[in-house]
Amino acid sequence: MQPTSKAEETSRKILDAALDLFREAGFENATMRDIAAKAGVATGAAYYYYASKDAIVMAFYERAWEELQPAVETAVSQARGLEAKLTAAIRVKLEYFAPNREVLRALVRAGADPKHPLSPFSPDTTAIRQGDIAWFARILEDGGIRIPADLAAHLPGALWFFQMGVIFFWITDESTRQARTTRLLHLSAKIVTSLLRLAGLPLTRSMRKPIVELIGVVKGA
Amino acid sequence: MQPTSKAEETSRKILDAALDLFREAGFENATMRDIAAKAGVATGAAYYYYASKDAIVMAFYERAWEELQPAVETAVSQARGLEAKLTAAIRVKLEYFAPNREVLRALVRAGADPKHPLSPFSPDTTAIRQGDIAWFARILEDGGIRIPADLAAHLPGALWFFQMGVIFFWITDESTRQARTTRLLHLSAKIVTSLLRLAGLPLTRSMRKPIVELIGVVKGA
DNA sequence: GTCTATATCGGGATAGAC
DNA sequence: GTCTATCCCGATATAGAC
Repeated sequence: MQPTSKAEETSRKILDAALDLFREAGFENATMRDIAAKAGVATGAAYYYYASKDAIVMAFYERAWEELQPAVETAVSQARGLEAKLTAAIRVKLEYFAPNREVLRALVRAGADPKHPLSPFSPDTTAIRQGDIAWFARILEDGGIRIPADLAAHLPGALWFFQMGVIFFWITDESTRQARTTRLLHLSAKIVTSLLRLAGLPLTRSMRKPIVELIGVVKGA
Repeated sequence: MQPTSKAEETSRKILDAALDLFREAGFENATMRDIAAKAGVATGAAYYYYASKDAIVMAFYERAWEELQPAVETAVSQARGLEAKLTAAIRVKLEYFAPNREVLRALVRAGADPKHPLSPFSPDTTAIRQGDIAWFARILEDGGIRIPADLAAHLPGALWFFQMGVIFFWITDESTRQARTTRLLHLSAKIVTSLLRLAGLPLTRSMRKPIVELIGVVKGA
């Protein structure tokens, strides 16, 4: 194994110390001083590697996304049918982030400010967002439900939005082991799937135009 | 007019100064020291009336809700049909809060933490939330669409949730005069109305159970 | 009860020495 | 690259004026 440069090692040490502290003491209670102390460096050194506490969250977010890819691949491949694939893909993420719900909460809070770099909607997180949307595109392709052409292009983005909703619910869910979120995920995946099935019927033709437009408004700046 | 006590006047002065500063300098940039200075009182006095910066936001929220009631009443009474009433009720709120979008943003951010007193979902804001839900119940009654019995009880809460979604979009909407939100509101109100019309048809009977359950999960502790 | 003035603390962030 | 010293701000506390 190639010896990691001292810089890489230090930044890694700081990130690990931060995540430990977030888990032990909570995100808000973990101060930069504590994090630096735990990592064995001075406060200024921590700021040398991470411009802010939020930047640590961002680093965690990016690392997490990379680490998650194989598990998502497995979940999406093995589950049968759109409903199951959708549930599995989101489930995998919730399980991964379970020990760090508080950190994810910081991300979601940032979502209220579109200019905040940590916002899931911001330009800084585009790569991760696009990667996620690509998964939903794949799920729709393999899900075995015929999607009307006018909707097809926009649906992956809409499902990503759906995922954000589930994640928001999850970080605010105080039930034991987030049991409510488990039920919410199953029920809402069932409903989404049913709605997609309905979408092909003539009955819903009058709704299709506003829905396509709505998705356009949400996505298009 | 009864002379307001000095205390009322001072607390009002502080609240007004805070709102001015939020508008001028942004919510984050406005410090308690600045607010107190602008109100012409000492920092300690500001804390005497408002335990925290958040408490000022809460006071604003409560005052706003009271001031909004007549306008909502007018909007709901005058608009014809469910779609129009729904749009009008939400529109009125957005217009009222337009000069203070940043303050509302603080409220929405708090929503990511269920225990935060400012959260729209918290016990501290129950009165306001219930008041809003009552408006949506009224809108459903007067809207002229027959609602299946199993759904009826839960729908006002679901519409309140819908409103929260619109507000979230609005606070993150940077388009000129929030034009995107205007389109979003119209389109989504149309879709919601169409869905409610569909809800009475036999076709959707299989979806009704999971939907009712889903609403139960979201509302139920 | 309604304030002023001031001191103090904790924590995020930064500047500049080394 | 790393550390020390420092700044700013939210928040708390306190002593005392009126």
